[in-house]
Amino acid sequence: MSKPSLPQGTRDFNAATVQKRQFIFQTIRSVFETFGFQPLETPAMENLDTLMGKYGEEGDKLIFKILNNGLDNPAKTEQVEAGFEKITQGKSSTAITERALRYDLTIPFARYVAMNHGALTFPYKRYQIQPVWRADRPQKGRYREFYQCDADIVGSESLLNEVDLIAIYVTAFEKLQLPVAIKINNRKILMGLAQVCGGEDKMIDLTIAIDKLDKIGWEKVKEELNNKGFSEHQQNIVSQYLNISGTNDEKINQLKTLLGDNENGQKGIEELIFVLAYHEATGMAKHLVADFTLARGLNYYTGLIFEVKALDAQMGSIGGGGRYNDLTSLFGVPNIPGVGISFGVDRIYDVLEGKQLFPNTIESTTQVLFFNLGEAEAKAAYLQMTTLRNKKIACEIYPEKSKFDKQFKYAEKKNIQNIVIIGSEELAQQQCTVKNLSTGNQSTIAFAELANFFS
RNA sequence: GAGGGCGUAGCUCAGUAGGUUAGAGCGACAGUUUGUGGCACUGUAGGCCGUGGGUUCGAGACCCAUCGUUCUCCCCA
Repeated sequence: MSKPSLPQGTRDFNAATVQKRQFIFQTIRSVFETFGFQPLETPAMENLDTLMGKYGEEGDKLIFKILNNGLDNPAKTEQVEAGFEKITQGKSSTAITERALRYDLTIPFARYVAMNHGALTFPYKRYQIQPVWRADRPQKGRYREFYQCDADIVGSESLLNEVDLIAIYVTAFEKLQLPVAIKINNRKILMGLAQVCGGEDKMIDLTIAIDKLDKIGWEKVKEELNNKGFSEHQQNIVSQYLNISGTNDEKINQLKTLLGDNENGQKGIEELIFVLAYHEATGMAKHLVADFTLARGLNYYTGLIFEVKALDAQMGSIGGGGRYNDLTSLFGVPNIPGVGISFGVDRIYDVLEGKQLFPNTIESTTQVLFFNLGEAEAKAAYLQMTTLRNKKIACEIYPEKSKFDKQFKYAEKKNIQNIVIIGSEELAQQQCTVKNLSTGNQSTIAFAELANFFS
């Protein structure tokens, strides 16, 4: 064993970082609770078959699998070797691994709802703030262990839920003082486009190509469409679709014309208009951007979809979500529609830190340091400190009798504002010397008055 | 899965075209200063130059491999 190290893509968080992260968590949690959501926690690990096949082929590869215990049991050698054979062929085997780390919060939530739907009150509104793990290759804004903060509503088809979730985004990011754009689209609009040009079986090919527009440009998208068998006429429609621009209203009008009387398309547009109109009234619409190129990878989305982008920041999306009609049917319980959103705390942290938007009040620390100047002195100091602690004043005593120099430096490094000196003279007088380190002001306070002095 | 950058002291990095004993700043520790910090000065500790192989009289430097890290693409929060 040489130098200690961390697994790839994981991090330690020091005091300052934890406090800033807590600030984000608390902000989001309080918004969730204000909107009537209740907490849920699920285990770090799930059965592998709960997770497999839910995130697409790519997603399956990124699930962290947990090696079974007892593989060295001689009675199981044959099964284990057969299982290992399957693994080397890229399949999974319960003989080798039957559990895996949580990949997101939505699927465990769906599993929970499927298991407990008899006991839940619908519409069920839950929030969940927990880490998830992905065996992705780490890079900027991408980690192997990161937190998600999810809010979902299941058991209601009302668009009022979508309206509410958008309001959560707006409220939370305003409290974090982070300027964002919330992009909205509707899977039904994408479905409508697919039907208008080429049939719905090509919807996935189409959305993947569209999603790449701002990265690879129209020429390459056209090339990809060509390869997937879209005709010149169909490519023309896609081109018009992607060229839609202007204000939200202008975009919607252009889209209406383009999709004509396609049923899915019109329904999708209606839903979008409903949500936008609602937030015209709340004043939150200024953060909303209709973006018909927004696709979102996860296939379970069926209605409105959202993605949050921090303005003026080199960072992927910091939140996303959408409506899914029937997620729990994956676990044998059909007909529970839902809609949810997620916040990516680690990316939000990176953006806030990069733009220096954290308030400087959030780093809390010890308020008072008692100097240690000897056995009897320390004992007296300890009693005074206990009194202050009972008044909820954060304080500590330097554990060793040391030179002033050292104790002062300790206070400085921990950014402790006040020191209390109780030496032999003070002890005899039943008083102490209190010094404020930032102003340099010093005063003599009787023991009995000390608590009042700080409160 | 594909492709780049970088690994030298606790940290940030120098180290010229291969050439004696491996360098700086910051930090740590000690002293100047045994009841008043931040400053200053002085001193001390701390390095298998990521690892393994190769080229060479000679490698921190060049070549190969490997591990780690970081960034980009894919995909995502």
